[in-house]
Amino acid sequence: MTDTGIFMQQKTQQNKLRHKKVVDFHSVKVACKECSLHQLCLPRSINGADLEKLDSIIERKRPLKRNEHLFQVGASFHSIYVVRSGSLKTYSPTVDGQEQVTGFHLPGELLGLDAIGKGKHPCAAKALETTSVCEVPFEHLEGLAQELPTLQHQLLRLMSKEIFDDQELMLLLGKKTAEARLSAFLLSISLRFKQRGFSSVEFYLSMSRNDIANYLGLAVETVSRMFTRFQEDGLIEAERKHIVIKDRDMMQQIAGMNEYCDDSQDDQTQLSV
Amino acid sequence: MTDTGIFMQQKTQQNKLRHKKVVDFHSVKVACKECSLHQLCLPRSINGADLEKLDSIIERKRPLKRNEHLFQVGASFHSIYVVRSGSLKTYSPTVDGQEQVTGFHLPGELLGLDAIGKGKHPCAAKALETTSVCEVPFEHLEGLAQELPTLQHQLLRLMSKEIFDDQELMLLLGKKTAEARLSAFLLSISLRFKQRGFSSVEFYLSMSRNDIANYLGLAVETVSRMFTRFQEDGLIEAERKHIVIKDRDMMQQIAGMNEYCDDSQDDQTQLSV
DNA sequence: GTATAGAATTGACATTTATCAATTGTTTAG
DNA sequence: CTAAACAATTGATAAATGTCAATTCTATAC
Repeated sequence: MTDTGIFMQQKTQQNKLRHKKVVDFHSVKVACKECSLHQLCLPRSINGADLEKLDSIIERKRPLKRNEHLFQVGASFHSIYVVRSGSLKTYSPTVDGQEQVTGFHLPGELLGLDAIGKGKHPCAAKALETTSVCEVPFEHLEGLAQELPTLQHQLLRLMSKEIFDDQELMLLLGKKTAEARLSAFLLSISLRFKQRGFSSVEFYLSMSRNDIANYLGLAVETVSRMFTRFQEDGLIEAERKHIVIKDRDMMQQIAGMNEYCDDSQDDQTQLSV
Repeated sequence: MTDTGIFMQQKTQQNKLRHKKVVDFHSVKVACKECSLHQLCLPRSINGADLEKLDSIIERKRPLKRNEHLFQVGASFHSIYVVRSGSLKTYSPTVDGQEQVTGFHLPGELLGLDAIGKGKHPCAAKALETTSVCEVPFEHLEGLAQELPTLQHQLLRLMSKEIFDDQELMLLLGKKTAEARLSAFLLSISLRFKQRGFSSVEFYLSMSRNDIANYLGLAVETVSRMFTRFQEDGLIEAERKHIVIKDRDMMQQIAGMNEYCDDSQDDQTQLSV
């Protein structure tokens, strides 16, 4: 069992939905309209013939294995990517040869938007588990967005969301204590799972403690201690990468958040035009 | 002299350029093609008749006085804004009634891109000094971008740049010590001045130490001590808001940066298509 | 299965930064 | 010009987090 990562549940679910199809991982070709991430992705609010146009420019690549790179730092920018299943981290090298994790990317989320401006990827993307993505050649996408107002709109919306999310995170990293950071991180992951139709209470983290610590600007040891403390305080149950949220309210208090991880209304705004 | 803020120099320059015009602040109406920020702004790489179309949808509002709001938190989103002169800060309220500064905005920079997704401004924007902005109604802009490929491209580029910049900052806030943060902050401001044609060595900071500390996730006292130490070490000269960079190389080392504030090549990528 | 490498946890200690308090300097309103 | 409010600095102390080191646990290769 090499693949106990985040999306075990999803795979099960997908198998259930189309159990008659033989999934050939070497030539995956699932149309956008059949994709379960439809609502979170570019095709949202595109219909019929237009969707087929979009579909035609999208390439589905063979799945990445754990630790394989989707792109490297400095690679020239051609496409943006949408995670279909699995998960990735993005990271930048720092002067002292370390890496700095800049984000985790779950199904339905876009990668590479930060590369449009300079035409080069400022960070690398590496799979945290077996992961498949859709590749969307950017020139084609731009051309298509030129024809399809709803696609242009959706593209701008998704980029705006990215900006918004980054600022929420900055807010987090800027001010909070270690426990606030970890709490907000877990709630954020929880919310993102919920938006994708998974349990927001119980889930697997595909990233290591090291990656989490790096991402949150903390030492691994601090993160580890916080996990321990959260369990002692009955906020979560954690066994390795398997997490259960026990006291969401308390965690929100600790995270000190206004609406970052409010799961009630966010879905609404998420899915409305 | 109520206006010793950042852009004293710019105003002087602008006056020089069109000293025969009477500047009526209550009905400022300078066409995009005459604007000194042309190259940094939306009209970049748009020409002739197209530029006039863009020009026609842009509203120039009366200048904001210090501490006036451009928009409040939660205000519904209609327009994005471009800073023409002066500067603003954006900030979000936190649970405990504090505010968290999320960014500073200099001439040529856009505000409001984070509001597109949800249709509401997630942060407030307040003028740090006398400040004038161009208002660009978003629906019009979207419509125009639909017609003009270069405008769509520039809009996507600017949003990408915003994402990129935010990630750079996250990188900073996530990992670094107090001195690295402040150093990187000063270098960032310096670079942004340079890109706008001002001195990158000597400039005025329009924001208070408090705002800087808040932005960087530090206590005011820590920021103050760092300013003192930087002066003792001969890295900068600082008298209140007036800053002179003395040892840029050393500051870059302290900031621990790869290319965030590298002023040599960045201008290039900034101005090329 | 067993050995080995890597990940996660825990403890002791050092360092950094926040907090509290007092002081000085600067801008604003009358 | 003067007083009052605000902003910035400095010092002393406490709290949080990082670092170093040892140990336990887990996954992988043989």
